[in-house]
Amino acid sequence: MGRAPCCDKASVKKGPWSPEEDAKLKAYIDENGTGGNWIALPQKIGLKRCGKSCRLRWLNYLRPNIKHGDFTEEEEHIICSLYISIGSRWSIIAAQLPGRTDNDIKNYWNTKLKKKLLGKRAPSRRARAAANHDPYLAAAGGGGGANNMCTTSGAAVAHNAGGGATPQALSASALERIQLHMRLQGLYGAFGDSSAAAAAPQWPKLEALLQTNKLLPAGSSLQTDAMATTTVGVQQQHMVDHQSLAGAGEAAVEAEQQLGSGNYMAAAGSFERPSSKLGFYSPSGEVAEAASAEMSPCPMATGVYGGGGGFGPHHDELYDFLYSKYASLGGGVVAHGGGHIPPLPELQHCPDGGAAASAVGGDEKFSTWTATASCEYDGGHHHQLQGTNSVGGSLQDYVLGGYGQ
DNA sequence: AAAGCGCACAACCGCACGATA
DNA sequence: TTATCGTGCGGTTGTGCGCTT
Repeated sequence: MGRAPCCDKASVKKGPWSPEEDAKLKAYIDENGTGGNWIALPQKIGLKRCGKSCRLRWLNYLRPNIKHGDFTEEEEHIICSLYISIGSRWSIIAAQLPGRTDNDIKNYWNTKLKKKLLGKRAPSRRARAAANHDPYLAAAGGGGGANNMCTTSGAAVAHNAGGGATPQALSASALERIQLHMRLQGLYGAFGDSSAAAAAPQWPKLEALLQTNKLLPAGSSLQTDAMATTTVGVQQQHMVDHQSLAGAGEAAVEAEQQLGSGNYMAAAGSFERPSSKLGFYSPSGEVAEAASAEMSPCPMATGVYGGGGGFGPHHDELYDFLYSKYASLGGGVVAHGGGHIPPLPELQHCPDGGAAASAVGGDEKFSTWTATASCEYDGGHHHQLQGTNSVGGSLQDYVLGGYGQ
């Protein structure tokens, strides 16, 4: 039994909004608010539109103080850092950029920033459509769809052996984050250390560090991804300078090549997923099991990431667990080169306590943190973007902050 | 000049979740 | 406890415009 449609699709108008429709909607909401019921709203004002469509139109276009186009370098910086930290949580990222909508940021990332940072070209829709109709390409890619990316440009690889979306499918978002992470680490190494080893990925080093220092005693609670990835995002910030925004350098390529050592996968095989529910946890991903057992036939999986082993299933979890470990080093994170990144204390002092619960308890979903991390933002003034709330402000400060702090 | 293509943006779709009856 | 509803979100698609061939 499927879910009832939110509206009668046969009678609603679709496509671009006319100025008259915009005026009707805006006038009504300006005067009466949304009334808490988007579904009923279009009927009230005589619009032949789906309630969801009205909501989207209002949030993304008609709402006051919306900025369009011309992202600043600072905004790019924030988007990049947060994307590495938390992935495609566009609404969260948007909360850090006053006046920007999640849709805007999502579009900007997909059309410009991703290419700028990763140096890749998204396959055109025509090309994708052609690939989907090509039996060979379709078979190789798992039947088409954006979750089945296997590009030849060194871009994200999300192999789906089953054909449809399966829990084993590697999240394209996670891979992009990994790749971006690597590229930026490479850049960092190139700029901050002349040795080639400096460009190597840090995660294996992290694991060794954790084990050496016994920083994860049995029974200790890990921070949530929200906390962890945010903190790591802070660290990543220091690798995301304007030079990196201008494009990935050769050092990044070198860093990727060094991954062929298998160092990363050797460490990954030993990871276990904590029992707590974490934000990015996929329902079926209990542990990072046999990570190297399922080799992706996609050339990129072995060509770049794994000379000795490709990414197997559950890398989203692996990625996040790595990060959660990374950020759980007591009072901060030992950064590359000996720097020390403080945690985000403000996150634990959100007035309603929600962030503290999610940060300390470690069993809240990321969406919970989403709401609490923007306390004022969400508290009865939904989608009234504010850059001045304490958490949002501090997060932005951290993202934009420097190593020396 | 016209077709092909890439790009940017707006809008839609479907799913997940929380609230509530 | 369960079903239903409304909402929010992320992914995807549609469309128009400009550039290239």
